Amino acid sequence: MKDISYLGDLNSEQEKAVRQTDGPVLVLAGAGTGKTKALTARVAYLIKSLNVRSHNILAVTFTNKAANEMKFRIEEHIGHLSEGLKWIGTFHSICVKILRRHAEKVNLNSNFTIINTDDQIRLLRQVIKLESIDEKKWPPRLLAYIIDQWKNKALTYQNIPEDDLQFDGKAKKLYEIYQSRLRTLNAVDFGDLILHVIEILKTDTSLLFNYQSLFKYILVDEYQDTNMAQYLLLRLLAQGSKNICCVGDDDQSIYGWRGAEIGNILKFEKDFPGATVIRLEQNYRSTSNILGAASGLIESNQGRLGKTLWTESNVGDKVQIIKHIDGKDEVSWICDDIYNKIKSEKIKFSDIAILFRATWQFRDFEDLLLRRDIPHIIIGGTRFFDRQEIKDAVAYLRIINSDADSLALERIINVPKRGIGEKSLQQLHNIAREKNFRLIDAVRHAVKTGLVGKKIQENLGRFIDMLDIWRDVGSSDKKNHIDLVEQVLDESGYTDMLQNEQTPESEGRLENLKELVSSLNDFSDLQAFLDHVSLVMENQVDRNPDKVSLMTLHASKGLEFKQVYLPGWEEETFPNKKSLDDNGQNGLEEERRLAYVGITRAKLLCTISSAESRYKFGDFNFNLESRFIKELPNNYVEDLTPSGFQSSNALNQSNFLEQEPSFYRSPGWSRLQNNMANNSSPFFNGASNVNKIFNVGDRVFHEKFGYGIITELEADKALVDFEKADRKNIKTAFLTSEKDL
DNA sequence: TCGTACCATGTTTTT
DNA sequence: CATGGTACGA
Repeated sequence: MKDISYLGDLNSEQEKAVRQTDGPVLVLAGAGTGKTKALTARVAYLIKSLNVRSHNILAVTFTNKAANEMKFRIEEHIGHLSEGLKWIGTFHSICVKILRRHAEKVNLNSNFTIINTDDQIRLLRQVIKLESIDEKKWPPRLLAYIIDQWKNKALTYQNIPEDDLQFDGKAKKLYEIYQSRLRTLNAVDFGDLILHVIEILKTDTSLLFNYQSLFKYILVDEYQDTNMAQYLLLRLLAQGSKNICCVGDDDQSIYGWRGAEIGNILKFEKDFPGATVIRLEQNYRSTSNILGAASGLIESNQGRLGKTLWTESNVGDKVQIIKHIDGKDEVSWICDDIYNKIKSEKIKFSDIAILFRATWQFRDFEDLLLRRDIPHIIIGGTRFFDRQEIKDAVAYLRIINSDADSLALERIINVPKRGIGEKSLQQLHNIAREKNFRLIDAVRHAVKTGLVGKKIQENLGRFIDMLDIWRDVGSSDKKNHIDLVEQVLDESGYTDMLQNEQTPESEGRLENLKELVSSLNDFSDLQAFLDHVSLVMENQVDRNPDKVSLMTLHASKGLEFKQVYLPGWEEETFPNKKSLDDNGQNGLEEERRLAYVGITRAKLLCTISSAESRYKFGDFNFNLESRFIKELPNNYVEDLTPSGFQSSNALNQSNFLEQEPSFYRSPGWSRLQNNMANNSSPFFNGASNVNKIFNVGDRVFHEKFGYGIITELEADKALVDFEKADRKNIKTAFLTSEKDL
C-alpha cells in the first residue's frame, strides 16, 4: 500500500487538483485556500504514487521565494525523493539552465552574462548617444521600459511595425542595435532569457521534442502573473504531454507592470481544450472578519472572474484602522503594539509582518526596531547585490568569467583609481570601435602600442596582467572560486582602498564583502554564483528565525502571518500615484488587488494605518487617507484612532527604548550608529532650512525631549520650549539637538 | 586630464 | 536621500 498521508487533510476540491494529473488543469485558488498545499501534494503524489521520475516534473513559480517554499514543502512530504527535482524555479532561472546548454544556437557563448536593469540602462544610454538622440528628451529609462514591454509580448525587433512612433520613430532601430550590442557583449537581459529559449525551441524541432518529453508534468504557480512570452513558452513545452496544471487567482494579479496578462488565466480553457477547471474557495487562513474586509474591498474592482471565498473559522477580531499624526507616530505606535503583544500574548516575533507598498517606507521602521532591539528581518528592500561594493566585486568576477563583458570591465577599470578618467575610457572605446575590438582587447592594444599616456599605460598593463592571472586561477580549478574572490579583492587593491577610506561606511562595506565571500560557499562554481546574483534579489536567510518580517506587499504574496501591519495607507503612496498616473483605472485596480493581497496575508489580526503628515523625499507631505480604507466594509472594521489625535509617545517605554542594539550589522544598523554619533534623530536628520517648514509657535515633537513649541527660528536651527506644548494638534515631528535649548 | 565638491534631479513593485 | 552630471581646482 502506498503511503498517501500527504493527501490526508485535503478537502475534496484540493484532492481533485492533486489526483487529476492527466491533461490540462486550471486551479482557480483564492487567497488562503491551500493552493500551495495542493500543488506540493500534487508533486508528492506524482512522484510517490505514480512513480514519476522527479526530473520529469517542471514546476514554475514567479519568485525565488515561492520556488524555495515549494521545494521545502515538497521535501517535507517526500524527503529524499525530492532530490531529483531539478526543474523547480522561476521562469528565468529555468530558462538560464536551458539556455546555457544551447547558447550557441542563438549565437551566444555558454558563459553569457545576465545583465540587470542598471547595465541595461547604461548600455541603452550608449546606444542613444551613438545615434545622436537627445538623451534629455528620450531618456534611456523610457527606452528600457519600451523594449521590456515588447519582450514581455514576445516581440523581437523584426516584429515591431515600421511605423512605430515611440522615440521619434527610432525605437525599433534602437532595439535592433541594442540586441546586436548584447550579442557582442555575450550578454542577455531578463526578457531575452525567455525569448531566446522560445526561439531555440521553435527553430530546432528535435530539441523541442526532447524537452517536451523531458517535462512530462508541468506545474505553474501564480498563472495570473505570466506574460505573453512566458505563456508562449509554456504552450510550446506543454504541447507534448498536455499535462499542464496552472494555479492562479485573478484577484492577486499584481505584476501588470511586468507585462502580466490576466487574459492568460481568463482564456485558459480556450488555449488548452478539454481543461479541467477546479475552484478552491474555502479559506483556511483568516478569520471571517479579515476575509470579509478583504472581499468587500476587492468587490470595487470590475472585470473579475468572481468567486466567493468562505471560511469556517472564528469571527475573530475586526480589522483595525488607525490614523496617526505623522509617520513617526505611526512607527512608534506599531513598535509599541508589537512590544505589548509579545509581552502579553502567545505570539512570536516571527508571527508578525509589516508590509509596505514601497521600499523607502522600510527605513523609519528599521531605525526604530533597531533602537528598541526588536528582532526583525528585511526581505527585499535595498538589495544586498545592489550595494556598490558588491556590484564592484561582482563586476571583477564577471570580467574574469567572460572576456566579452565590457560593461563589467567599464565598471571597475578605474576602481580603485587607476587614473583612467572619462577621456581615457573614451579613447579606449574609440579604439574598440575602429578595430572592431572588444573593450578588453582595446585595452590590451593600448598597452602594447602605447596609444595612451605612460602612466596610464603602466597602470593598465598591471591591471591586465592581474586579470590574466585571475582568469587562469579561475579556470584551472573551478572549485577554487572562494579563494579567487579573496585574491581578486586583495590584489586589485579594492580592500586597501576601503581600508584607507576610513569613512563610517567603509567598515560596513568591508563587512559586506566578507559576507559576499562567505556566501560563495553555497555555490559550486563561479558561474552558478553569478547566475544567482543576477536572478535572485536577496541572499538566503535562515528558515525559521524568530523575527518580525518587513517586506513589500509584492514580496508578501504567498505568505501568511498571524498579525499583519499595513502602514502608509495614504493617497499617493497607496494607491501609488505613479501607478494611477500611468495606468489609470487599470492601475487603480491593480493597487486594489495589492491591498487585497496585503489584508489576506493575515490569519488573526490585521492593522491598517495612515499618517496625516509624513517626511518623505526630504519634504513634509500631507496626505489624505487612502480611498481603500473607506472602501472597507464597516461591519468588519474597527477604528482605533483616538479622539483628538492623541498619539502614543515613544518616551513611555524609554527604558526599553534606550537598550543598545547589539547583534545587527545591517545598513540600517550603521546608519543608526551614525545618527547617534551625530546626535541627530534618525527620522529627520535631513532637515536643514527648518524655517521653510516651521513657523514660530508650531508645536513639535523631539525624540528625546518630547513635545514643545518653537520660540525662535533660524535657517537650520530652532529654539524650542519643551514644556509648553500639550500633546494635541502636534503639526509635525522635528529634530533639534540639546544645544538649541 | 583627473578627482572632487557641489548641484539637480528623480524616486513602485521584481526577474 | 541617492545617484548622476557639471564646474572647477590640482
